[in-house]
Amino acid sequence: MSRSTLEQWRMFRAVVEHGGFAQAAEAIHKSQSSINHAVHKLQDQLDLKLLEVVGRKAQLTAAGELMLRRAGQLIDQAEQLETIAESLAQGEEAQLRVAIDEVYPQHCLAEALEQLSTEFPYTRVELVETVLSGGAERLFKGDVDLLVAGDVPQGFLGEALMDVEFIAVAHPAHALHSLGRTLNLQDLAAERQIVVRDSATGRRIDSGWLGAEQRWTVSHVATSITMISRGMGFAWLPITRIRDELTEGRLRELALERGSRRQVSLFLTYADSDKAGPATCRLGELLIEQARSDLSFD
Amino acid sequence: MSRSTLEQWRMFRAVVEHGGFAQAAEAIHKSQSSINHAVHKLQDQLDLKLLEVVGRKAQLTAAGELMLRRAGQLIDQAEQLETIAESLAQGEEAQLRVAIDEVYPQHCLAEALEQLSTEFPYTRVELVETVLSGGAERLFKGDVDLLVAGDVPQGFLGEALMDVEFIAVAHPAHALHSLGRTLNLQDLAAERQIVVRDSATGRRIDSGWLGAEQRWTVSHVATSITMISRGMGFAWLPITRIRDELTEGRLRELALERGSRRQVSLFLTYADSDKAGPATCRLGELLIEQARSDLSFD
DNA sequence: CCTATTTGTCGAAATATTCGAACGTTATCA
DNA sequence: TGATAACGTTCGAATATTTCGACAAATAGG
Repeated sequence: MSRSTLEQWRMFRAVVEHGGFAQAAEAIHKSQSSINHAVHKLQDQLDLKLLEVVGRKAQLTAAGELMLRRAGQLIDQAEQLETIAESLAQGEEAQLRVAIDEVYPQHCLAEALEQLSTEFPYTRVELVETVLSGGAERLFKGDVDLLVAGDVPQGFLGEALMDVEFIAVAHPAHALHSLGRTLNLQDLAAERQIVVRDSATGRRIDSGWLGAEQRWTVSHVATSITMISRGMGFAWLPITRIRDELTEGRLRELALERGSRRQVSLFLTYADSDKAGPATCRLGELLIEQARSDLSFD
Repeated sequence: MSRSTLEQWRMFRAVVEHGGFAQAAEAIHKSQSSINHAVHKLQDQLDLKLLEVVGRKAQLTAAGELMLRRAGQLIDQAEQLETIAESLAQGEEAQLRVAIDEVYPQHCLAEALEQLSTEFPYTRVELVETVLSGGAERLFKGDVDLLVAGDVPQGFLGEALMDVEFIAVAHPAHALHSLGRTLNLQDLAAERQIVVRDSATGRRIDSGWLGAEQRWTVSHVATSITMISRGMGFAWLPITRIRDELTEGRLRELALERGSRRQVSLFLTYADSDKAGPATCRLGELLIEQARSDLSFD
């Protein structure tokens, strides 16, 4: 195998781009003979004529033209590699791990991540969607750099992000809607409630009223929404996640005597706000920004 | 800018892949200290720790992991570059220029080119679709390596490829079809004929009978087919190109007293059969092969 | 505490790169 | 036709880089 060098390809390209060995030498700040030596050595190694001298100018051969295009890609990629290294050297994170409660509005998350990816194209983000204490657990274990959850874990300093309203809903055709009156707890207790499992402990969420006789437990808010939309029960769901279902009539708010709506606050917590890199900080900013601008509908 | 070397990246990868400086040295056939020196120099240049020594083993850092993936691509691309060079050095053509008469069945051409591209993925083919003497002219000028046309140019040695039948057709609703009898030359002379211009001279095709009063001249067979299919006249068209139109009823053969069908032979000619590279030869074979197997329908 | 294994360091030798200067060829212009 | 300028090529010497072997330092496992 021939083991050609990036530098050789660079010189080869320079010769073609600047139209000659002399001009290339000028542009690259090397002597003509260096360029000459390198390119000829490259040709010898490959056993392939890349350039041919016609008159007193060097011209690409057909093979040279083909190789140049490929070599160009190679050189570009190499330079890109060093650019990435530079970013990383300046402290940008290679990867960024975030745990986000499923209650956080997904379009806000998407917006924030998209913006992040334009500013930090090389940091790869690992997203963990959690429910309740699941995120806190990962923060304790040092598995994530950033957490968005319903509370701030012990010993950490969190920042209030937004309030998410939960409302009790069921499918419009559900029995609870056909009673024609405001509902009390006994009415609810007769129907099936669908609750979301805590992603850490695997236990049911026991905060708030849970007096229903029948109860199904699912792992994801999305699953719950799907089930309720199909008339399989009722639940308190985050308004941020069921906007479409409400407007399109797949879900309707239950008329409860009280407790129809509940407020839950989301907090942003850094695993280590001192050592957080620029991408981590930026994502924190973006998540806050998005949360603020999301107040438009609720 | 840091100007890292392919060799440095190769060594870095080797260390990771073989699980240590020592093992890498073994695998790469270099001394440990060379590897050590190169990798450390790379890290110094990038100002970025790629490996960290925990205990007595070298482990990838997060940044190192990211860089390794990119570097792997770089190395692979470099090796591919040299593979291509090797192919080229062994005589494979960087580009292959072919002139093919539009009469040659397009699906045969497509098949042949597809097969060629799997066997010679790096030769780029330049296709010129010609009509009559257009291809010959390009052969004389040395513009193409291979020619498929209706005759073999003076001084070249061609090989018979296939016979293509031209039939006189018009749209089913065309006046010529409503006469209800076999047609004679006077009938045709009263209608508009659509002929294809020679792509070299720019003159009309004057071979065969051309007694029509009205005459339109177009540059491509495809244009002619489109026009005839819309009832704009009649023409002799290669049966290989109008199979669909005939079966789907957009074209119907004219009932002529005589001369309704004409045979044209296609020949394959090499610009220089001695100096023809492997890809050129192979394409020739494929074109013949395809022509042979295409006899199924006519 | 000792040993085997592995990474890190140092100086010397081998190798590769770079440069300037001289040389040969080719195009341009008078 | 001949002078001249623009190039590519060649050569030897200076310089930089890579490689190696030997040894030091660190560490896991007995």
